[in-house]
Amino acid sequence: MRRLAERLGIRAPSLYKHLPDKAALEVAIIATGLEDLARALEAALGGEAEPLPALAAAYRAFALAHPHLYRLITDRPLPRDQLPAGVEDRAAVPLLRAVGDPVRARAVWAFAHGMVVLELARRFPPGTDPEIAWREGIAAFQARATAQPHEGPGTPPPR
Amino acid sequence: MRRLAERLGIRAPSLYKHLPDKAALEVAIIATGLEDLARALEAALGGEAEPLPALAAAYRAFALAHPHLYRLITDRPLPRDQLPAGVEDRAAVPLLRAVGDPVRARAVWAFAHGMVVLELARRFPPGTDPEIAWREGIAAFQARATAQPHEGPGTPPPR
DNA sequence: GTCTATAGTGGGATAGAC
DNA sequence: GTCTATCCCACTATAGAC
Repeated sequence: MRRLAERLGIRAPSLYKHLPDKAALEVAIIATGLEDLARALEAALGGEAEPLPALAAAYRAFALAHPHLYRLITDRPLPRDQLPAGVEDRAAVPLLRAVGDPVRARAVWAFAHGMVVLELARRFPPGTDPEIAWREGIAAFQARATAQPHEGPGTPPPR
Repeated sequence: MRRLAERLGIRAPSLYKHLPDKAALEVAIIATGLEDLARALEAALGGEAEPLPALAAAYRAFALAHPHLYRLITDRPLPRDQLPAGVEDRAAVPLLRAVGDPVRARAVWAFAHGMVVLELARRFPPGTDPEIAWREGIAAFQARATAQPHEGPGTPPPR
């Protein structure tokens, strides 16, 4: 809160004339962050012959470009009751479209999240290129989608 | 540090007669934690017909049983220069054995880490059963291993 | 090896004047 | 809507007596 006030050119206590508390600020940031992520994924999906690699690249780019925002969005339970309706779903739809099945979407999301979070934490061994592991994981899920197509619509979205 | 001292029945400052600082304590905890994880994975691998599901179950169980330890081990760069030689590799070997290839091992690890971390953060939507997504991801990587066996030894281990 | 006392940092948030 | 002054709290760590 103090650093935010400094950036705004006011003193920290003045923030509380605009916001009830820090939590409210976080909810607002999460909401716009999810919308930005949704837009990035929608753009990546647009008319791609290979939707999964495109989505993965967009997801990774978003996380690496906004690491703190990404952790804010993923490190804790979503404040779902205080979020605008549909934002969570909107961010999840592109991947659901790409893989067809909500369970598979959840699995792919977990892979992507794991990759991103391990890269952000610089937790891979020195000299490791995340790109190769990304390709391996995507290939595994793509092959699975070909071998076992989903049953059809009517199932709830992931996330 | 204060809570630790309380658990030990001494005052917090007395800790510093035994330890240089908090970082040294963390290194020690990470080292034994990695050893415990390695042992758990080795036990799960022992003579299993389906090594990947067994490893996944052991990995998840370890993380859920020791959430703070798990985050300490995975949330930041490993203090590799202060860790006993070989601990990181030892924890990585069971998965490498199971999937054959270090790149694939990294991808499977990212999937498992993503699943565990999203579950610990209670970040999946309410009512979601992680178990189903675990099975989906494992199946994808198992199918990939059957379709594309690795090239052979001589490549460095993952993590 | 333990203690008390304390330094120092960094947080979120309130009271009340203007 | 801004400010100053302050109050909390939590935390790591040091100084120095015993």
